[in-house]
Amino acid sequence: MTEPKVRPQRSDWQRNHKRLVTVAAALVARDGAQVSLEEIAREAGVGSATLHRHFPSRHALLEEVFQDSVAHLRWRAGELADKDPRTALLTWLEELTVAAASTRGLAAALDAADNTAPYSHTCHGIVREATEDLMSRALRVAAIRPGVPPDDLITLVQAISQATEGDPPAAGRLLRLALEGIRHR
Amino acid sequence: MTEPKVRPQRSDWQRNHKRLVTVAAALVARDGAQVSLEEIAREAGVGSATLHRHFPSRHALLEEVFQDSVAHLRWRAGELADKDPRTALLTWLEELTVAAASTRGLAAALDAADNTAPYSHTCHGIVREATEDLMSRALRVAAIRPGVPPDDLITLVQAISQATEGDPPAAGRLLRLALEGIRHR
DNA sequence: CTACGATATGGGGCGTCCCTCCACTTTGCC
DNA sequence: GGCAAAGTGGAGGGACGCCCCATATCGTAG
Repeated sequence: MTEPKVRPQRSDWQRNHKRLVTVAAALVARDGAQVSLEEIAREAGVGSATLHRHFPSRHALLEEVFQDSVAHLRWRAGELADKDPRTALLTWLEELTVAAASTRGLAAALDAADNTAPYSHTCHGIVREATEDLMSRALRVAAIRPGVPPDDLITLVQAISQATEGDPPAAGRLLRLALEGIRHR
Repeated sequence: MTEPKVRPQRSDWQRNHKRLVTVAAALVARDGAQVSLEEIAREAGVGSATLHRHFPSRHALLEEVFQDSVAHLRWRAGELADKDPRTALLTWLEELTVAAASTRGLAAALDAADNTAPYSHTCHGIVREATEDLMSRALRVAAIRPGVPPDDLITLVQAISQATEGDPPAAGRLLRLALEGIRHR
């Protein structure tokens, strides 16, 4: 179940796959999620058909490019789970938002999109899982008000990080504003 | 000062200009802000060069397409100014957000972008003005906490409406979440 | 080590897009 | 009615995403 692959891919397939992901990571970091797919193929020394065969959509490529980053964020959520639930959730959300605003393309990779892959292996799915986890802990000690759908919170984070891509301080400010509200206390 | 035009445009210029804006409004409403400019020109019965001559960028076109919608929103802000400042601000922000999420392309038109036009005539500038107005009233009666930059609030609205384009209820939910915060009271 | 079938590749072609050039037409004024 | 200025549009350059299919490469079985 963790390895339902019927057959391991050929060596040249693996080589090209790795090259594509590596090059894509570099170019997305430089130019953002909208970088030309043809340029990625060119830079990787591969025909454009090969790129499209390996990744049926731009999103599928981004998904793999940011797999590690998201895994690290997920791990960080687990680490925070020891702390006070309110702080844990707020810290996690802020770190997530700032990371997504600092790392070009990451915000786009977090889109729910039309995922064919098993949900829990997508960037969006992993982040959602972590958020739900920390939210339920915070809810249990009444650190946050009930009735907030996790998906809304994630959409909010995604919206903010996409709007502030390239300006991490702004991302942090906007997230804190959204979490604190605007009311006078 | 309201009419610094040196020379009134020729009649065919005006005719084409109007046609372009009208057609663009229809196609943007149907396909979103990313609609093909060539298709707009084709549908309007003009060469693509004419479109580019009238509107140096996609944003400039959107700017004019949504001029009326934004003017109406601005007027609405003035109308709300009579009410209780807190309610006025919250109502305005929600109406703005929902409108931007309901009207395809409007969220994109609200981008600050690289505006060459006088700031107060752009969609972004008009909305900013209205928001600042209502915010300062709310601040005066301590209905909102101080230290929130108007631009942050506008960016937030813009981010939410772009992320929820086509789903107005979600837009409303996300905005209220962001204005109320997540804390338990 | 060789031969062979399955697997994978890539160049090139198609349709689309944005944008600009320039020969041409339309307009408005004398 | 004629003429300069203003405006037009179609063609074409450069780039892109995506797909087809003739070719090359890989892994294995003999």
